[in-house]
Amino acid sequence: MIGVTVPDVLPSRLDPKAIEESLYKQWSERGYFHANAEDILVGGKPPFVVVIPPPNVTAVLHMGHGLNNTIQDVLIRWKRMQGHTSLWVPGTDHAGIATQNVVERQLSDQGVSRHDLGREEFVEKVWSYVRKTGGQILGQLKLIGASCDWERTRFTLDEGLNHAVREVFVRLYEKDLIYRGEYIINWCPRCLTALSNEEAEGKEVESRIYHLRYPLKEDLADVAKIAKESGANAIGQLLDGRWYLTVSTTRPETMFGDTAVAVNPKDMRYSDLIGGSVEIPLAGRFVPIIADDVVDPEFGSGMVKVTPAHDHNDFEIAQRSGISILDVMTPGAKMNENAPEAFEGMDRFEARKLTLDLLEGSGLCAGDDPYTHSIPQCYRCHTVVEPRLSEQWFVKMKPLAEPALKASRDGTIVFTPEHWKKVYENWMENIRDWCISRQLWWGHRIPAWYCKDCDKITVARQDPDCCSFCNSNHLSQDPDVLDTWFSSWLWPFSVFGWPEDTEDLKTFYPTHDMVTAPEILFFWVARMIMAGYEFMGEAPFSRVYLHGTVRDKEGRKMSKSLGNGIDPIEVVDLFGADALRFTLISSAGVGNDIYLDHKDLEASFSTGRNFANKFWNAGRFVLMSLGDQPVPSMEMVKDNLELEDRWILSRLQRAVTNVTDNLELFRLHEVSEDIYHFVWGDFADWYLELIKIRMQSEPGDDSQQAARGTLILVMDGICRLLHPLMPFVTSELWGRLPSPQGLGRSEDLMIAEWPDPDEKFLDPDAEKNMLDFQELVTQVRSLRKEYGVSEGRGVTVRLAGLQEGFHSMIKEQMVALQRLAQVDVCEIEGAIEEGGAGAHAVLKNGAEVFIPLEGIIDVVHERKRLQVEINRLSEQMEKAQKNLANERFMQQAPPEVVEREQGKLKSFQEQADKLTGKFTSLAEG
RNA sequence: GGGCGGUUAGCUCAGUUGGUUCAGAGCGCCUGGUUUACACCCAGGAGGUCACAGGUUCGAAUCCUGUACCGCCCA
Repeated sequence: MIGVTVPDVLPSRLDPKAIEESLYKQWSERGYFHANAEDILVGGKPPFVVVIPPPNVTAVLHMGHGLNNTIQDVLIRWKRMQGHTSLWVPGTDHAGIATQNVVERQLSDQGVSRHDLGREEFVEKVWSYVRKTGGQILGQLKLIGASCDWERTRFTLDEGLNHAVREVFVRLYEKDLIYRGEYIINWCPRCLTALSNEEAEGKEVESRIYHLRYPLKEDLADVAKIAKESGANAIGQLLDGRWYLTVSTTRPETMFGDTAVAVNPKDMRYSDLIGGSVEIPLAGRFVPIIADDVVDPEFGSGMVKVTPAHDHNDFEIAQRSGISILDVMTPGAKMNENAPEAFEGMDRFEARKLTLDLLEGSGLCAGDDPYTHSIPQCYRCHTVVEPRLSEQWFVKMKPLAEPALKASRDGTIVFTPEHWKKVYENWMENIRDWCISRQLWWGHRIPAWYCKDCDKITVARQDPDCCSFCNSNHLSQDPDVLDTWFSSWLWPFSVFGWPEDTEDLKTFYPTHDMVTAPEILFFWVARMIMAGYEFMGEAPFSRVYLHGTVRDKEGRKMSKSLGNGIDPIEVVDLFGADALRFTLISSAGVGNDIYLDHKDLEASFSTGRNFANKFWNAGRFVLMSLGDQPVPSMEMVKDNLELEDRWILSRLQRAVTNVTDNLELFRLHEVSEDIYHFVWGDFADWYLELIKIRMQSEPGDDSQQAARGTLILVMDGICRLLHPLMPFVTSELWGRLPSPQGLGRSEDLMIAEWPDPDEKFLDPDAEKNMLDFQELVTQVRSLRKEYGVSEGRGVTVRLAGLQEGFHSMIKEQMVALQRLAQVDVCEIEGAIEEGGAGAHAVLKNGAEVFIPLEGIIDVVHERKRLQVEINRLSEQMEKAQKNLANERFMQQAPPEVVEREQGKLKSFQEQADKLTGKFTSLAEG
């Protein structure tokens, strides 16, 4: 750099665009992202492995991904620097419904349906769409600095994973853990497929509950009359003399599927009606009145209509009581031929209106009430889910849940934040079977074949030519595909080649940390744990970190439909990846949601941008200070260190300890805070300011050399500590940093060694002295401000009552004090005259500070100021006195607490006395 | 209905084992500033009954109980 100055090379504002792309390319070319199994197998440190929560192959990066992947990258980069072979496996998920929907929409723009194309051609269309646009999100991850092993990129529908899925299906089927049956499931009438319970998301809706009158069969008239008289007010008499009972429902249109009316067997009001029949109006059918424990006597009239084909609870009632099941809707949720003719072909919501109209017309509607309840919606298209009777494939979950539950209970798997443990266990304890078949074309085809001759099912690893029971070759494969999560639950081992017993699998399974959002705790995390135990005999990871959700300023989740999202790539473009990463990490307290303003990106990301720039400029200053002369090693200068050198080295050790400890605990927000304060506060505000004078001295001066040796050591440490959070700016500066004389270093910061705290640099004395010095500087600055002494103007400072150590320290730091607090003269010998016109203060260590301000000082103001300070101290004294006067405190509190309290009291007393002295002398003066 | 959380400065939050001059940080706000790294900066300042009520304790923002309000998940 001879002849070229730092400002010529490095602009005063960090330009992320100028550095990010080439750095990423360099890391990639040097192969730092790739992990080899052999490195471990030949005796390396234990690996550190994370598998990415695979985003949808059609997805584009949103802020949630930004946060999720930044966290993973921070952990991976940190562990890599610690010397672990660190592997972060990237990939995407085929997202059955979502992807199929996208392609279907495109086709429908051309007026074509998937059925026009036929299955094979349609699937080919989806593949070509995925090949063309899919995986875009992985490219975007590179822009935010993600250090994934791209050579291992996987897709949940690639050949290897397909193999794994099929193996799993067959194994579970052979163990009777997969079965096929006709049950009531969640059905999306728009997507025309079954959904799992997790995919039917409940949404609170304010709707109405309707009270319907079902006429009783004539032979119940007497019973009804008695019941009515004894207070059963759900029973009444119509104008035509018929008796009726009242049932309450939010879905009147389903009455055509009613096959019973149920009451609680303990509900005495209606017990005589049990066994009788009631008429379904408009349908003209009679159904029985039955008893079932599940009916809540307190709910509505205490009588409920039972619609087994269209309600989960009612289906269970039917299973218990054996009543018939009547499906009254088409797959598209239109009324079918089992409904009265006038309704056939009518949409369910229209049918609801018509039903109510007709019932009202015949006096069979007893009114309605407002009612808030949760209505399940399709998680992909938000269509109201229709519970539907249908033949589907299920996984029996209870046996799989057992080890997964145990793993949480015994701490094999630890959740952060902790409370998710309970949520997880609660779900596991109440686990229900998993509906895994989907009526889609895009996905893993179910490996089951039906024999036309013997009706048996052949489930096989290889596509069979003939029925394994009767050898017939009249086989047809199940047309359905598997739930996408049925492939993603295998992710932590399928990516390593399972079911083959590969080197990778042996080396990298189990993985370590799983970082994801709580939304998919059940969908994915819980199921991965079950699969891990079932197929690998071991948990897939040991720690689960569930981070918060990114929201807008109003607290709404960012979403495409609300238009309140922030594009992370736009943020990278504007402010750089480091700014994005740092802002996200520092906004995300453990498990907390993040609030960002999508209308003001600058305000949202200034934290990261400003910090990156601050660090950049600190780096420029360091480079300028070091210049092109050789930089001494610490060994060479260790005897010439000044107070601030010893202080910053000691502070660095504390930063190293704090950062590392907080990384261990997923406390990334605190990691960012630790570094922020160390860099901006200790390093830039104090250390760099303090060494400026020394840097201007004669080259070769011992003190200057000591500063240079310290500077490079600290800067190097900061680069390392900060690298996981802000990989680009740290690498750029570190790459320009010279090596201290005689010392080598690694070829890149990304693989440089993570610092360990070095005890020999811990220096409590230096920290204490520096703290005193900082207090003095701050106090002088504050007093100057108080009396409006302009920045350019120097003042005289008189100090008195200095303890020995403080006295000698101030003597040494005289120049620094003069510079930092703009002091012309500082007198430390002698006393401070009573009643002098000036500003007074007392430091915590008892030293008196006086700034003569003849002509400027306002005595009234000064007295008021002192009074406030004296009052504050008195309050503190009172507290301490109270404690010390308490016998039980003296006896029971630990000695060091008592001691501390005594020390406090003494110090307060001393300060207060001195200030009171000033106060009085001012009054007299 | 069942479960899990939350309530600390104008905003967003930290406060780990109950005790450090414990009531903190960032942002925002106010005042001043062309100090040769940085105005994406520097210096100073104002601002809180730690939701409420009890309890445990020598000592509570922190532990316990209850209340109010808010949120999330499951049925």
